[in-house]
Amino acid sequence: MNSQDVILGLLHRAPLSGYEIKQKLEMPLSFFFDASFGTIYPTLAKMEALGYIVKESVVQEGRPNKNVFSLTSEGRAQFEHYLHSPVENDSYRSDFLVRMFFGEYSDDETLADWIRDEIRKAETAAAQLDRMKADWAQGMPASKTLCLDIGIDLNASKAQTLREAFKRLTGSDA
Amino acid sequence: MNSQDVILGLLHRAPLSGYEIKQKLEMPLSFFFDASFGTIYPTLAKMEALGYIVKESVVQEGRPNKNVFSLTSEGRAQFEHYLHSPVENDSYRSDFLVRMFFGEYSDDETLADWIRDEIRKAETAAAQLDRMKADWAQGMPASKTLCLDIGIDLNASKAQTLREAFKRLTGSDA
DNA sequence: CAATGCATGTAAAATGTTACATGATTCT
DNA sequence: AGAATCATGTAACATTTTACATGCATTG
Repeated sequence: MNSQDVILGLLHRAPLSGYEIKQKLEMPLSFFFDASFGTIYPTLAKMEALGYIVKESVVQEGRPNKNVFSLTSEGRAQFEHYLHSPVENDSYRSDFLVRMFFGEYSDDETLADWIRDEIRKAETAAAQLDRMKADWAQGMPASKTLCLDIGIDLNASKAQTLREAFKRLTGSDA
Repeated sequence: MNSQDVILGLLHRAPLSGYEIKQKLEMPLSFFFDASFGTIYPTLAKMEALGYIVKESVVQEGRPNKNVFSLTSEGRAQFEHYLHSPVENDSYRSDFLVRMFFGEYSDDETLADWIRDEIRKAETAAAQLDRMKADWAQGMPASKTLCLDIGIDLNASKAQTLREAFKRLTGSDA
Protein backbone atom coordinates (compact mmCIF):
# COMPACT_ATOMS: atom_id res chain seq x y z
CA MET A 1 0.00 0.00 0.00
CA ASN A 2 1.35 3.40 -0.94
CA SER A 3 0.18 6.93 -1.72
CA GLN A 4 -0.95 5.90 -5.17
CA ASP A 5 -3.30 3.22 -3.85
CA VAL A 6 -4.89 5.60 -1.37
CA ILE A 7 -5.35 8.33 -4.00
CA LEU A 8 -6.90 5.76 -6.33
CA GLY A 9 -9.33 4.87 -3.56
CA LEU A 10 -10.26 8.50 -2.92
CA LEU A 11 -10.87 9.18 -6.62
CA HIS A 12 -13.13 6.14 -6.84
CA ARG A 13 -16.08 8.09 -5.48
CA ALA A 14 -15.53 11.43 -7.22
CA PRO A 15 -12.90 13.46 -9.12
CA LEU A 16 -10.68 15.58 -6.88
CA SER A 17 -7.83 18.08 -7.09
CA GLY A 18 -4.51 17.64 -5.30
CA TYR A 19 -5.55 20.15 -2.69
CA GLU A 20 -8.85 18.38 -2.10
CA ILE A 21 -7.06 15.05 -1.79
CA LYS A 22 -4.90 16.54 0.93
CA GLN A 23 -8.07 17.58 2.78
CA LYS A 24 -9.67 14.15 2.46
CA LEU A 25 -6.46 12.75 3.89
CA GLU A 26 -7.21 14.42 7.20
CA MET A 27 -9.04 12.66 10.02
CA PRO A 28 -9.88 9.90 10.14
CA LEU A 29 -7.57 8.73 7.33
CA SER A 30 -4.58 10.60 8.76
CA PHE A 31 -4.82 8.41 11.84
CA PHE A 32 -3.45 5.48 9.83
CA PHE A 33 -2.09 7.05 6.66
CA ASP A 34 -0.42 10.34 5.83
CA ALA A 35 0.85 12.18 2.76
CA SER A 36 2.11 15.71 2.17
CA PHE A 37 1.76 17.92 -0.93
CA GLY A 38 5.31 16.93 -1.79
CA THR A 39 4.02 13.39 -2.17
CA ILE A 40 0.57 14.08 -3.60
CA TYR A 41 1.46 16.27 -6.59
CA PRO A 42 4.32 14.13 -7.92
CA THR A 43 2.19 11.01 -7.40
CA LEU A 44 -0.68 12.55 -9.38
CA ALA A 45 1.70 13.46 -12.19
CA LYS A 46 3.05 9.91 -12.24
CA MET A 47 -0.45 8.44 -12.22
CA GLU A 48 -1.49 10.66 -15.10
CA ALA A 49 1.55 9.53 -17.09
CA LEU A 50 0.59 5.92 -16.39
CA GLY A 51 -2.92 6.57 -17.63
CA TYR A 52 -4.62 5.83 -14.29
CA ILE A 53 -6.19 9.29 -14.09
CA VAL A 54 -7.01 12.20 -16.40
CA LYS A 55 -6.68 15.89 -15.60
CA GLU A 56 -9.29 18.54 -16.23
CA SER A 57 -8.75 22.23 -15.48
CA VAL A 58 -11.61 23.78 -13.60
CA VAL A 59 -11.93 27.56 -13.69
CA GLN A 60 -13.20 29.01 -10.43
CA GLU A 61 -14.24 32.52 -9.54
CA GLY A 62 -12.98 34.11 -6.37
CA ARG A 63 -10.37 31.33 -6.08
CA PRO A 64 -7.40 29.99 -8.05
CA ASN A 65 -8.20 27.48 -10.77
CA LYS A 66 -7.75 23.85 -9.91
CA ASN A 67 -6.74 20.65 -11.68
CA VAL A 68 -9.30 17.98 -11.05
CA PHE A 69 -8.35 14.35 -11.63
CA SER A 70 -10.71 11.50 -12.42
CA LEU A 71 -10.15 7.75 -12.57
CA THR A 72 -9.83 5.96 -15.89
CA SER A 73 -10.74 2.30 -16.30
CA GLU A 74 -7.00 1.53 -16.03
CA GLY A 75 -7.01 3.40 -12.73
CA ARG A 76 -9.96 1.39 -11.50
CA ALA A 77 -8.21 -1.82 -12.55
CA GLN A 78 -5.09 -0.72 -10.71
CA PHE A 79 -7.10 -0.14 -7.54
CA GLU A 80 -8.61 -3.63 -7.89
CA HIS A 81 -5.09 -4.93 -8.23
CA TYR A 82 -4.11 -3.27 -4.96
CA LEU A 83 -7.17 -4.74 -3.26
CA HIS A 84 -6.10 -8.23 -4.35
CA SER A 85 -2.50 -7.84 -3.19
CA PRO A 86 -1.48 -9.29 0.21
CA VAL A 87 -2.33 -7.12 3.21
CA GLU A 88 0.83 -5.50 4.57
CA ASN A 89 1.56 -5.55 8.28
CA ASP A 90 0.72 -2.44 10.24
CA SER A 91 3.69 -0.36 11.22
CA TYR A 92 3.83 1.71 14.32
CA ARG A 93 6.70 4.06 14.98
CA SER A 94 7.03 5.90 18.24
CA ASP A 95 9.72 8.34 19.29
CA PHE A 96 8.02 8.48 22.68
CA LEU A 97 8.37 4.72 23.26
CA VAL A 98 11.98 4.74 22.09
CA ARG A 99 12.64 7.33 24.80
CA MET A 100 10.84 5.17 27.35
CA PHE A 101 12.86 2.18 26.21
CA PHE A 102 16.02 4.16 26.93
CA GLY A 103 14.41 5.69 30.03
CA GLU A 104 17.41 4.94 32.24
CA TYR A 105 19.30 7.74 30.43
CA SER A 106 16.72 10.43 31.27
CA ASP A 107 15.64 11.75 34.65
CA ASP A 108 12.21 11.06 36.15
CA GLU A 109 10.97 14.62 35.68
CA THR A 110 11.66 14.49 31.97
CA LEU A 111 10.01 11.10 31.67
CA ALA A 112 6.96 12.41 33.54
CA ASP A 113 6.73 15.41 31.19
CA TRP A 114 6.91 13.19 28.14
CA ILE A 115 4.23 10.87 29.51
CA ARG A 116 1.94 13.79 30.38
CA ASP A 117 2.24 15.16 26.84
CA GLU A 118 1.56 11.76 25.36
CA ILE A 119 -1.57 11.35 27.48
CA ARG A 120 -2.86 14.70 26.22
CA LYS A 121 -2.18 13.74 22.62
CA ALA A 122 -3.97 10.40 22.94
CA GLU A 123 -6.94 11.99 24.73
CA THR A 124 -7.23 14.72 22.13
CA ALA A 125 -7.11 12.22 19.28
CA ALA A 126 -9.70 9.97 20.93
CA ALA A 127 -12.05 12.91 21.54
CA GLN A 128 -11.64 14.15 17.97
CA LEU A 129 -12.44 10.73 16.52
CA ASP A 130 -15.35 10.36 18.91
CA ARG A 131 -16.85 13.65 17.76
CA MET A 132 -16.34 12.58 14.19
CA LYS A 133 -18.14 9.33 14.85
CA ALA A 134 -21.08 11.12 16.45
CA ASP A 135 -21.29 13.49 13.48
CA TRP A 136 -20.83 11.09 10.61
CA ALA A 137 -21.31 7.48 11.63
CA GLN A 138 -24.95 7.17 10.56
CA GLY A 139 -25.04 6.12 6.92
CA MET A 140 -21.39 5.09 6.99
CA PRO A 141 -20.64 1.53 5.94
CA ALA A 142 -19.76 -0.63 8.96
CA SER A 143 -16.22 -1.10 7.64
CA LYS A 144 -15.61 2.64 7.74
CA THR A 145 -17.06 2.94 11.24
CA LEU A 146 -14.56 0.28 12.24
CA CYS A 147 -11.72 2.68 11.38
CA LEU A 148 -13.15 5.21 13.78
CA ASP A 149 -13.70 2.60 16.50
CA ILE A 150 -10.15 1.34 16.23
CA GLY A 151 -8.84 4.88 16.40
CA ILE A 152 -10.93 5.72 19.43
CA ASP A 153 -10.16 2.51 21.32
CA LEU A 154 -6.45 2.53 20.57
CA ASN A 155 -6.06 6.09 21.77
CA ALA A 156 -8.23 5.55 24.82
CA SER A 157 -6.33 2.39 25.75
CA LYS A 158 -3.02 4.17 25.30
CA ALA A 159 -4.11 7.09 27.49
CA GLN A 160 -5.33 4.67 30.17
CA THR A 161 -2.09 2.68 30.25
CA LEU A 162 -0.08 5.89 30.37
CA ARG A 163 -2.13 7.29 33.26
CA GLU A 164 -1.44 4.15 35.28
CA ALA A 165 2.24 4.31 34.43
CA PHE A 166 2.36 7.97 35.41
CA LYS A 167 0.92 7.16 38.80
CA ARG A 168 3.37 4.32 39.32
CA LEU A 169 6.29 6.54 38.35
CA THR A 170 5.39 9.72 40.18
CA GLY A 171 2.87 8.65 42.81
CA SER A 172 0.40 11.31 41.63
CA ASP A 173 -2.17 11.77 38.86
CA ALA A 174 -1.23 13.17 35.46
CA MET B 1 14.25 10.12 15.83
CA ASN B 2 15.97 7.88 13.30
CA SER B 3 18.06 4.72 13.06
CA GLN B 4 21.13 6.57 14.22
CA ASP B 5 19.50 7.69 17.46
CA VAL B 6 18.30 4.19 18.27
CA ILE B 7 21.70 2.64 17.53
CA LEU B 8 23.34 5.27 19.71
CA GLY B 9 20.96 4.26 22.50
CA LEU B 10 21.73 0.57 22.11
CA LEU B 11 25.50 1.15 22.16
CA HIS B 12 25.17 3.20 25.35
CA ARG B 13 25.11 0.06 27.47
CA ALA B 14 27.70 -2.03 25.64
CA PRO B 15 29.60 -2.27 22.32
CA LEU B 16 27.78 -4.28 19.65
CA SER B 17 28.22 -5.50 16.08
CA GLY B 18 25.75 -4.76 13.28
CA TYR B 19 24.38 -8.25 13.54
CA GLU B 20 23.91 -7.94 17.30
CA ILE B 21 22.18 -4.58 16.85
CA LYS B 22 19.70 -6.23 14.50
CA GLN B 23 18.97 -8.81 17.21
CA LYS B 24 18.48 -6.18 19.91
CA LEU B 25 16.06 -4.50 17.53
CA GLU B 26 13.68 -7.43 17.86
CA MET B 27 10.83 -7.49 20.36
CA PRO B 28 9.98 -5.39 22.16
CA LEU B 29 11.77 -2.59 20.24
CA SER B 30 10.48 -3.83 16.88
CA PHE B 31 6.95 -3.14 18.10
CA PHE B 32 7.60 0.60 17.75
CA PHE B 33 10.78 0.82 15.71
CA ASP B 34 12.29 -1.23 12.92
CA ALA B 35 15.48 -1.31 10.87
CA SER B 36 16.91 -3.80 8.38
CA PHE B 37 20.56 -4.68 7.67
CA GLY B 38 20.33 -2.41 4.66
CA THR B 39 19.81 0.44 7.10
CA ILE B 40 22.03 -0.72 9.95
CA TYR B 41 25.33 -1.23 8.13
CA PRO B 42 25.30 2.02 6.14
CA THR B 43 24.23 3.89 9.29
CA LEU B 44 27.12 2.39 11.27
CA ALA B 45 29.55 3.39 8.51
CA LYS B 46 28.19 6.93 8.53
CA MET B 47 28.36 7.12 12.31
CA GLU B 48 31.96 5.93 12.29
CA ALA B 49 32.84 8.60 9.71
CA LEU B 50 31.21 11.21 11.96
CA GLY B 51 33.25 10.02 14.91
CA TYR B 52 30.28 8.89 16.99
CA ILE B 53 31.51 5.31 17.20
CA VAL B 54 34.76 3.38 16.77
CA LYS B 55 35.14 -0.04 15.19
CA GLU B 56 37.10 -2.95 16.61
CA SER B 57 37.53 -6.27 14.82
CA VAL B 58 36.85 -9.23 17.07
CA VAL B 59 38.22 -12.58 15.98
CA GLN B 60 35.92 -15.47 16.88
CA GLU B 61 36.45 -19.22 16.61
CA GLY B 62 33.73 -21.38 15.14
CA ARG B 63 32.09 -18.24 13.72
CA PRO B 64 32.91 -15.42 11.33
CA ASN B 65 34.76 -12.44 12.78
CA LYS B 66 32.69 -9.46 13.73
CA ASN B 67 33.08 -5.69 13.81
CA VAL B 68 32.14 -4.39 17.20
CA PHE B 69 31.32 -0.71 17.59
CA SER B 70 31.59 1.36 20.75
CA LEU B 71 30.41 4.86 21.57
CA THR B 72 32.83 7.77 21.67
CA SER B 73 32.20 10.84 23.82
CA GLU B 74 30.95 12.56 20.63
CA GLY B 75 28.51 9.71 20.21
CA ARG B 76 27.30 10.06 23.78
CA ALA B 77 26.89 13.82 23.23
CA GLN B 78 24.92 13.15 20.06
CA PHE B 79 22.58 10.82 21.96
CA GLU B 80 22.08 13.53 24.59
CA HIS B 81 21.27 15.90 21.78
CA TYR B 82 18.58 13.52 20.50
CA LEU B 83 17.16 13.22 24.03
CA HIS B 84 16.85 17.01 24.20
CA SER B 85 15.17 17.38 20.81
CA PRO B 86 11.36 17.70 20.63
CA VAL B 87 9.45 14.42 20.86
CA GLU B 88 8.08 13.50 17.42
CA ASN B 89 4.50 12.40 17.04
CA ASP B 90 3.85 8.69 16.82
CA SER B 91 3.05 7.46 13.36
CA TYR B 92 0.81 4.56 12.66
CA ARG B 93 0.40 3.18 9.18
CA SER B 94 -2.12 0.49 8.42
CA ASP B 95 -2.85 -1.15 5.11
CA PHE B 96 -5.63 -3.06 6.86
CA LEU B 97 -7.42 0.12 7.97
CA VAL B 98 -7.03 1.70 4.54
CA ARG B 99 -8.87 -1.33 3.14
CA MET B 100 -11.57 -0.96 5.80
CA PHE B 101 -11.84 2.72 4.95
CA PHE B 102 -12.51 1.75 1.35
CA GLY B 103 -14.59 -1.24 2.49
CA GLU B 104 -17.46 -0.42 0.14
CA TYR B 105 -15.27 -1.60 -2.76
CA SER B 106 -14.70 -5.08 -1.32
CA ASP B 107 -17.21 -7.81 -0.56
CA ASP B 108 -18.12 -8.87 2.96
CA GLU B 109 -16.33 -12.21 2.77
CA THR B 110 -13.06 -10.52 1.91
CA LEU B 111 -13.53 -7.98 4.67
CA ALA B 112 -14.25 -10.79 7.15
CA ASP B 113 -11.08 -12.63 6.08
CA TRP B 114 -8.98 -9.52 6.53
CA ILE B 115 -10.45 -8.86 9.96
CA ARG B 116 -9.90 -12.45 11.07
CA ASP B 117 -6.23 -12.25 10.02
CA GLU B 118 -5.81 -8.96 11.82
CA ILE B 119 -7.29 -10.39 15.03
CA ARG B 120 -4.81 -13.26 14.90
CA LYS B 121 -1.90 -10.88 14.38
CA ALA B 122 -2.92 -8.67 17.29
CA GLU B 123 -3.50 -11.65 19.58
CA THR B 124 -0.15 -13.17 18.68
CA ALA B 125 1.67 -9.89 19.28
CA ALA B 126 -0.08 -9.36 22.63
CA ALA B 127 0.75 -12.91 23.77
CA GLN B 128 4.38 -12.54 22.71
CA LEU B 129 4.79 -9.28 24.60
CA ASP B 130 3.03 -10.78 27.59
CA ARG B 131 5.43 -13.70 27.71
CA MET B 132 8.30 -11.28 27.38
CA LYS B 133 7.01 -9.25 30.28
CA ALA B 134 6.65 -12.37 32.48
CA ASP B 135 10.21 -13.40 31.59
CA TRP B 136 12.03 -10.08 31.85
CA ALA B 137 10.02 -7.47 33.67
CA GLN B 138 11.61 -7.94 37.10
CA GLY B 139 14.66 -5.73 37.33
CA MET B 140 13.56 -3.68 34.33
CA PRO B 141 13.25 0.07 34.89
CA ALA B 142 9.59 1.10 35.06
CA SER B 143 9.98 3.13 31.86
CA LYS B 144 10.97 0.02 29.93
CA THR B 145 8.11 -2.01 31.39
CA LEU B 146 5.83 0.74 30.11
CA CYS B 147 6.85 -0.13 26.55
CA LEU B 148 5.71 -3.69 27.12
CA ASP B 149 2.47 -2.58 28.76
CA ILE B 150 1.61 -0.24 25.89
CA GLY B 151 2.34 -2.97 23.39
CA ILE B 152 0.21 -5.50 25.24
CA ASP B 153 -2.72 -3.15 25.83
CA LEU B 154 -2.74 -1.69 22.33
CA ASN B 155 -2.80 -5.12 20.74
CA ALA B 156 -5.38 -6.48 23.16
CA SER B 157 -7.62 -3.46 22.62
CA LYS B 158 -7.28 -3.79 18.86
CA ALA B 159 -8.17 -7.49 18.95
CA GLN B 160 -11.18 -6.75 21.14
CA THR B 161 -12.53 -3.99 18.88
CA LEU B 162 -12.01 -6.21 15.84
CA ARG B 163 -13.83 -9.14 17.43
CA GLU B 164 -16.84 -6.91 18.09
CA ALA B 165 -16.72 -5.56 14.54
CA PHE B 166 -16.49 -9.07 13.16
CA LYS B 167 -19.61 -10.07 15.03
CA ARG B 168 -21.48 -6.99 13.83
CA LEU B 169 -20.45 -7.64 10.23
CA THR B 170 -20.95 -11.38 10.04
CA GLY B 171 -23.24 -12.20 12.93
CA SER B 172 -20.82 -14.88 14.17
CA ASP B 173 -17.60 -15.11 16.19
CA ALA B 174 -14.19 -14.80 14.57
C1' DC C 1 -2.08 45.09 7.05
C1' DA C 2 -1.18 40.54 8.47
C1' DA C 3 -2.67 36.06 8.56
C1' DT C 4 -5.13 32.35 6.72
C1' DG C 5 -7.07 29.69 3.04
C1' DC C 6 -6.95 28.21 -1.66
C1' DA C 7 -4.05 26.31 -5.16
C1' DT C 8 0.09 24.05 -7.64
C1' DG C 9 4.23 22.67 -8.12
C1' DT C 10 9.79 21.65 -7.89
C1' DA C 11 14.30 20.29 -6.13
C1' DA C 12 17.42 18.57 -2.96
C1' DA C 13 18.28 15.67 0.56
C1' DA C 14 17.38 12.10 3.62
C1' DT C 15 15.79 7.67 4.42
C1' DG C 16 14.70 3.29 3.80
C1' DT C 17 13.56 -1.25 1.32
C1' DT C 18 14.84 -5.11 -1.44
C1' DA C 19 17.57 -7.94 -3.56
C1' DC C 20 21.97 -9.47 -4.40
C1' DA C 21 26.60 -11.33 -3.13
C1' DT C 22 29.57 -14.12 -0.22
C1' DG C 23 30.99 -17.61 2.94
C1' DA C 24 31.83 -20.39 7.23
C1' DT C 25 29.72 -23.30 10.74
C1' DT C 26 26.27 -25.84 13.12
C1' DC C 27 22.09 -28.29 13.57
C1' DT C 28 18.63 -31.78 11.93
C1' DA D 1 22.24 -33.03 2.33
C1' DG D 2 19.81 -29.08 3.38
C1' DA D 3 18.44 -25.56 6.46
C1' DA D 4 19.43 -22.32 9.79
C1' DT D 5 22.57 -19.24 12.18
C1' DC D 6 26.31 -16.14 12.15
C1' DA D 7 28.33 -12.28 9.74
C1' DT D 8 29.07 -8.11 6.52
C1' DG D 9 28.25 -5.48 3.07
C1' DT D 10 26.62 -3.08 -1.70
C1' DA D 11 23.62 -1.27 -5.28
C1' DA D 12 19.52 -0.04 -7.25
C1' DC D 13 15.41 1.62 -6.39
C1' DA D 14 11.42 3.62 -4.05
C1' DT D 15 9.61 6.80 -1.14
C1' DT D 16 9.16 10.64 1.54
C1' DT D 17 10.31 14.93 3.91
C1' DT D 18 11.50 19.64 3.80
C1' DA D 19 12.06 23.71 2.01
C1' DC D 20 11.44 26.73 -1.54
C1' DA D 21 8.69 29.39 -4.98
C1' DT D 22 4.46 31.77 -6.40
C1' DG D 23 0.21 34.31 -6.14
C1' DC D 24 -4.75 35.58 -5.54
C1' DA D 25 -8.75 36.18 -2.30
C1' DT D 26 -10.74 36.56 2.01
C1' DT D 27 -11.04 37.47 6.87
C1' DG D 28 -9.97 39.83 11.13
